[in-house]
Amino acid sequence: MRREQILDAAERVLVERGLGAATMADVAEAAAVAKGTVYLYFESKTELLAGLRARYFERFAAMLDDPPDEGRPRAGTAERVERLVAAAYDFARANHALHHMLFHEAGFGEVGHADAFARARAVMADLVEAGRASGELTVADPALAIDFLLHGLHGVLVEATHHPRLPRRRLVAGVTGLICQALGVTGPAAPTRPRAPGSGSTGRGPGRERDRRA
Amino acid sequence: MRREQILDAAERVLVERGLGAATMADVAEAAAVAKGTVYLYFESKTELLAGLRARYFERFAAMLDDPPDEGRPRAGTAERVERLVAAAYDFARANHALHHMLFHEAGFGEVGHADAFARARAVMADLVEAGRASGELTVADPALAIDFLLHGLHGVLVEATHHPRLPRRRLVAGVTGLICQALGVTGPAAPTRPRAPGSGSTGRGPGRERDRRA
Amino acid sequence: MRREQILDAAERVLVERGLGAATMADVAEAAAVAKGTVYLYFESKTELLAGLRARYFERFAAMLDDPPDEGRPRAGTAERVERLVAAAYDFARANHALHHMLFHEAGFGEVGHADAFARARAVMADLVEAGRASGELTVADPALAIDFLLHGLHGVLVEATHHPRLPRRRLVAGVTGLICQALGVTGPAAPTRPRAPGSGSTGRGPGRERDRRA
Amino acid sequence: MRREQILDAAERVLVERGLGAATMADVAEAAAVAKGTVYLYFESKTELLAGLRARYFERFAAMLDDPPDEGRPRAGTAERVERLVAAAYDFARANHALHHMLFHEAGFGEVGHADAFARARAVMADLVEAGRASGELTVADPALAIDFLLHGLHGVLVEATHHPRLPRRRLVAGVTGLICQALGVTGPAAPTRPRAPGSGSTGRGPGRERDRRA
DNA sequence: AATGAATGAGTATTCATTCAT
DNA sequence: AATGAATGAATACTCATTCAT
Repeated sequence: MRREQILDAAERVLVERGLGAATMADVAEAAAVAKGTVYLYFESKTELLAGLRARYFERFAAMLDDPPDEGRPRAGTAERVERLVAAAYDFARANHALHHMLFHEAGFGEVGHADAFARARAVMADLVEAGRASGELTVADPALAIDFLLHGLHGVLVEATHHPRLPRRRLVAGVTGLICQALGVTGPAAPTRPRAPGSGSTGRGPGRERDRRA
Repeated sequence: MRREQILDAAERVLVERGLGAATMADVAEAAAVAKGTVYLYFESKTELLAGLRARYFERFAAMLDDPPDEGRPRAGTAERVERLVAAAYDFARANHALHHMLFHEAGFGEVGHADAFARARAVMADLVEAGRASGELTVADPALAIDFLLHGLHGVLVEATHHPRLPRRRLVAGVTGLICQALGVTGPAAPTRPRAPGSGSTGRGPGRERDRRA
Repeated sequence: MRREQILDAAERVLVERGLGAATMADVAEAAAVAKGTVYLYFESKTELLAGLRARYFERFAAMLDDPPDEGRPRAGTAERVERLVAAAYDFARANHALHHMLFHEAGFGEVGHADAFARARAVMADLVEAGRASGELTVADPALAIDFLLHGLHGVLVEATHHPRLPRRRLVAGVTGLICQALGVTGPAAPTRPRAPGSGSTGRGPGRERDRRA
Repeated sequence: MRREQILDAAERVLVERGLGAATMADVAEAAAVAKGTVYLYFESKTELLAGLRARYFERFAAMLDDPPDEGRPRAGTAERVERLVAAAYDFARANHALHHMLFHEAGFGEVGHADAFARARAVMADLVEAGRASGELTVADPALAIDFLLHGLHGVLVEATHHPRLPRRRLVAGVTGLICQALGVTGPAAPTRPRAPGSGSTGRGPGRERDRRA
């Protein structure tokens, strides 16, 4: 409760003032508690930042967990990738300023950054693992692929958040396509229906799904 | 001359002391010039860091420019990707500590980081463009793909530099494969010369798929 | 308490080291507190100086407030002017070094200088107002006269403090005369009770002139 | 020539940037010479400032010297005072910013300030001496009076330059009156026409002149 | 649990001045 | 006479952190 109150305040202050300019005093004031109290819940400014990052990813993960429960049997990997990308995009956009402060401005080596990243990695890992299990994709080194794709996605979102260049649709479709191709995603019924080589534009992981249904 | 002398010193000091701990005074002393002189060539510590990053990428680009002149007709895209990845890997390894300081510890938002990245982006862009021209690959949005792959590569290298996990061969092969698949690389004469699965260079998964289906 | 402690230390340091040479660290050390503590009570060195000037005038004003309570009916304007001049002189002499640092060495534009002056202006204004009310003096533009006389007095004291040239008596008498003449002071009951030339308090030159001619 | 060129540049820079912010480099650049050259003509920044102040008063003195040559026999003291005040006022207004920088912002103790003041003191001294010689005024201690009046005038002008409050006419008349009364100025024909005590508003030095002519 | 007064280490940056050319 | 690259001393100010109450 107090903890959340402080994190909320920290979030506000961080976005308003910027990473370096935000002081612990600012946070305390915004949270309407004394400076010492902040230190009762977070050992240091670094820890506070880590808490913020952790919460960011927790919220992100929570956001991802909800839709799947919709009841549908099981989405194909391509669809799940698209959902992930779209969700990541939406989340990044919705948390524009915070995302920027937390991940663009701060060093990657910051405590908590890596840990927070782990959360996202788990989501991606889960997705890849499921795909491999169902035979929808093939990757030589999953861990490597996960790292690669995660950073690719992250990088693109950082850029997009910073200097928007593409409409949501295009960006989501494009990144989904890149990820699916990199992972060699074939779709849930891939073995049954081989595809013609180079049959069109990239980023049609989802597109493919649609095609199949058509 | 003076500029290089200062950059050299900064590089040394940075690696020894760490990003935050390295003071301008340290740099000046290491360069055997007065503090003011450092400021004569770099307006601020941030600028100095930016200078370091720029030089890092310039050197990397210079390293890449050499091999192509070897006289061989023209390498295929897949081969060029592999070379790029290998070169990036080797360069990151060779500059381990510096690379870490410059790109892992520092915030991405640091002045010069983005600009420095531009150099690398150009290399990748060139590669993609050549591939498209020769029909070896297909991408819907080249700019997006370049961003994505660059960040993916960069991220993997940062991780690998930080906690080596895979042997060079495996990492290079793995990343090359991911990039080639994402780009839909088919090889210079893909239709003419189908490759046996797993034969030779990794990462032409998509090619394989197509081959199989063909 | 802390504030006074710091002001006391600042006063000492300022007089010892000089305006520019005195550092905030010196002040902190002299006050036996940490540097940060000084900044807790004064936002900047400039503010600290302003605090010193304000206190200077407050003490001066306090000094002036005492004598009047002596019970005597009401001193005439001329006498009050003389008292003011004498008090200002004595105070400037007693605080020689500080006065010099605060008002001679520092720029007039310094924050607090003008505000501090306000205190002195009020004293002079009070005196002029009382004189006008009792018909003892006539001034076209009181505010202008106050400014003029205040600066005249201040300037003379600064000079006198810096290079003493005249004995106290002469200086006080001289300045009192100048002020009274400028204000056209005639004495409390001037018309009724002509004063013999040179009788008593100095500085009723104009009155004298007139008297003589009358 | 070079000297004037540098002083001109310094004047510009000082007014634009402010006293503390103006650097020797700025001055050199504005004068289109190298930094070293500035030091060829002025030993230090302090000296440069002193040069500026000296020139300021020289110009002021030059301005005062011109009118008298108009041919009229000899102006009365009151008239000369009025002219001095008016000239000082006009000059202060015309050089508003420079005057402020040179005399309001800088410490009084600055080298050159006192010397520069000497120039003004000489003008005032000359005026007082002439008045005494012609019997138009009476002062006990001329040196003291000069100091007093000079500071009074200076102070009023500084205030007026900083926060204009009175129209020129009023200010000049008011200050002239104060000075004349303080000096006991009677007018060139004072002995002939005695004035009634307290006969009206202050500041009628000039007024008196008019009366005479009427 | 909460407070907030006190701490004090830590450093980038400026700029007047010099002097070899 | 002029230059301008090089110098390096010098300091105000911040703010994360602590701890007595």
